[in-house]
Amino acid sequence: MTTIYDIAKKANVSAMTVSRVINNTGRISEATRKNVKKVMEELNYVPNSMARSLVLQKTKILSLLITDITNPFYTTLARGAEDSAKQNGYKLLLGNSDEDYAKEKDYVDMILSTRVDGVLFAPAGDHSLDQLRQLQTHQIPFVLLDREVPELASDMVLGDSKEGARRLVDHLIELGHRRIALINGSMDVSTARLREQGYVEALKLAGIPVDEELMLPLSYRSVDDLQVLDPLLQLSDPPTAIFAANNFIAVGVIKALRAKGISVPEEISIACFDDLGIASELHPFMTVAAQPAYQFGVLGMQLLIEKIEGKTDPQTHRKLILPSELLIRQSTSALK
Amino acid sequence: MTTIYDIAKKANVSAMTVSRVINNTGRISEATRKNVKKVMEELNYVPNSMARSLVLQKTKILSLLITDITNPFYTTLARGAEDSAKQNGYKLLLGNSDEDYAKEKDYVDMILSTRVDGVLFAPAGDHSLDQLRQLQTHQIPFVLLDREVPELASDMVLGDSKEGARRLVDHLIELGHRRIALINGSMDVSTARLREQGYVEALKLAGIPVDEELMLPLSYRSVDDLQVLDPLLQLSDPPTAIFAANNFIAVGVIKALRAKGISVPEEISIACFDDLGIASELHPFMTVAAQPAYQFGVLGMQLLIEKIEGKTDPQTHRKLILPSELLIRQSTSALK
DNA sequence: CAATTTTGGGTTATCGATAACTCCAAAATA
DNA sequence: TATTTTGGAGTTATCGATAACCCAAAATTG
Repeated sequence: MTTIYDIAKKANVSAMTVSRVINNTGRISEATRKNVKKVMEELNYVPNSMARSLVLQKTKILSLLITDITNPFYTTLARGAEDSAKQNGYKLLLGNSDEDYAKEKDYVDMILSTRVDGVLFAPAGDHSLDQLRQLQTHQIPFVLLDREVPELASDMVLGDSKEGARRLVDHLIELGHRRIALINGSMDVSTARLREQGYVEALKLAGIPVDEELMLPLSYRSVDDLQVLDPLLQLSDPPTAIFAANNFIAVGVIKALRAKGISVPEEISIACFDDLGIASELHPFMTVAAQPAYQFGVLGMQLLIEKIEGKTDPQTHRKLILPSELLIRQSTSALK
Repeated sequence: MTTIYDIAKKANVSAMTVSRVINNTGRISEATRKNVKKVMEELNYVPNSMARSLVLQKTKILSLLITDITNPFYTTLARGAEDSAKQNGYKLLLGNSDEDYAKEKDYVDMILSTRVDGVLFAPAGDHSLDQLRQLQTHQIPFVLLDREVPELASDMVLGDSKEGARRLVDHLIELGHRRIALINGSMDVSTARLREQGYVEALKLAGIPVDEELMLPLSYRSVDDLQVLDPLLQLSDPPTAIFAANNFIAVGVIKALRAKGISVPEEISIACFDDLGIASELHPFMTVAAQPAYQFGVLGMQLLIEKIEGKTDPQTHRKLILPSELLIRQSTSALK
C-alpha cells in the first residue's frame, strides 16, 4: 500500500507536506498542493487510519452492540444509529451478543483493543454490569439502549416498558379478558421487570387478582419449544389472553398455539411489545405496543456523540424515555 | 490507557518481555511470566490493536457489506458470517449499503483506510464493479455474496436464482396459471436477470407466450407505492399470479393488492424468492423459494478466510451455488 | 574444566501518520 | 537599505507494539 512517504518522494516534498495537504492544515502553496494531490491520485493513496489513530488517540469509530441481529426492533435501531453516525463522520462497528453474556464480554474486549471512541450498548441484562464497568475503567464513553442496568448511572435511551405494558393489558381487559397470562423475558433484564410491573398494575387497577401461575418468565430470544405453554393450558382455569413481553416471544407463542390447534384470536387473544417489521406489513395481525426503533438509534447516537465531543457535562446523566404506540390489530378480540 | 511500557516499568522488565508474555513467543522464565501477568491484571491492560496492526500489517478484522440490514435474508446471512468469523479469531465490521452505490463507495473507502484483512461483499449491482476494482487495486481479498458482477472474476457464493425462479413459476403453471406477472428487482443486479431468465424459461417450456407487459422491473428494496401494480391490473387480460423476485417486493405487492381490495390467493396468487424470517414463522403464508441464508454467511466466510490465509491458489476462483428450497404455502392456489 | 549451548531477556529500528518546532527566503515595513 | 513578517516548507519525536539482532549467565558437553 502506498504511504505518505511514497507520495512525498514522488512529489519531491516532505512527508509532512503531504500530511498537510491531506488534512488541509498549515500553509501550502497552491502549486504544491495541486502537485501532491495529483501524485496521490496516481498512486491510489488511501490514508492508513491505524497510524492516524495511533497518534491522534482517537479512531472515529463507534460501536453498536445489539442483542439480536435478527430482531426487527434492533435492525431498525441499527439503521437509525448508522445513519446518524455517518452524518457525523463516524464509522460504525456493529456487534451482536445474541443475549449471551459471554459473547458480550468477547465483544467488549474487542472494543477495548480497537480503541473505539464510544459505544452504543444494548445490554444483555443486569450482569452486563461487569462489561460496562470495564468500559468505565478504560474511560470509553457509552450510552445504554433499551435496557437499564441497576447500580449504573449513564446516559440512556429507553422505551416506556411499564406504561406500554399497562396499556396493552388494559386493552385486553377492556375486551373482557380476566385470565391474562404474561410470557416474559428473563427477569434479569430491566424491561422484563418493568413490563411485569405494568402488567400487574393494570390487573390490580381493574380489580383482577394477580395469579402467579399465569406468569411465565422465559427468554426474549425466539422460543422454539412447542410445549412451553402446556403448564398454562392445563390449568383448570386457563388464560383467555396472553401478553407476550416482546415480538419474538409472541411468535413462539403463536407457533406453540398453532401446534395445539388453538386459534388466535378466537380461542386466545395475544398482544405483545415491539412491532414485527415486515411480518406486520405482510399481514397486520398482531396487536402490539410499537416502539420507535429508528429513533432509539438516532437519539442514542446523538447522546453518544455529544458526550464524546464534550458538548455535555459529564456529571449529569440524561435518560430519554420514548413512548410506544398501541396498534390494535387482529390478534386480540372480545372475550366470548 | 496503560501500555506495555507502563507494565514493563512496574514489572521491572523491558517492553519486549511484556510483548513476549502477551504473545507467548520467545523464552520467558515462569517467574517473570507470572509477575508480568500479575501486573497486566493490576493495570487492566488491553493491547492496542492499532499499534499491533501497524507493525504486523494485518488487522484481524474482516468486513461484511450487505445491501439491506432489515432484510431477514441478510441478517441471517450476517449471523452465519459472524459466527464463522469469531470461530476463526476474526472480528467483523458490518456495513449496510441500502442498495445504494454511493453508500457502498463510502463504505469501501472506510474499508481501505481501516486496512481490513478481507471483505465479504454483497454488491448493490453491476456498478459495484468500480468499488471492487478499488479493492483489487489495493489487494484486499474479497468474496462476492449473493450477486455476481460481470467482468469480474472472484470467489463467490451464490444462490440458484435461475433454477429457483423456474421452479416457482413452474409451480404457478401447474396450478393452472397462464397469466403470470414478474415483479423484479433492478436489471443491473445479476440475480434479477437470472430470475427473469428462469421465469421466461419456465413459461416457454410450458408453451406460454412471454408478455413484456407482465414484466415489471422495480427495486429489491421495499416498494411503498400502492399504485405500482396499476399498469398490470388495468390490462385487458390481467395476471392471475405474480412472481415477486424477492421477499420485500412480495410484501410491497401484498400491500398494494390489499389497498385495492384484491385477495390473495383467491384472486391472485403470489410466490417469491427468499423466505420472510419471523413473518413466515408467525404466519406461514407466502409460497417461497427459501435460500440457505445462514450457509451463505458461513461458506462465504470460509472461502474468504482460506483466501486470506493463503490456503488456496489465488488464481482459481471458486463459485459455490447453493440450492433453494421450494416451500409451498398459502399464497398460491389453483386458478379457478 | 574449558568449550559450547541454552536460557532469559535487553536494544534498536520500524510500521504510517501527525504535533511541535525550526528554518529560510521573499515580501512588507521602517 | 536594514529589519521585521510571514508564507512555505523541512526535521524530529512520538503514538504502542513487534521483528530482528544481540548478549550475559547458566547449563551442558566431551
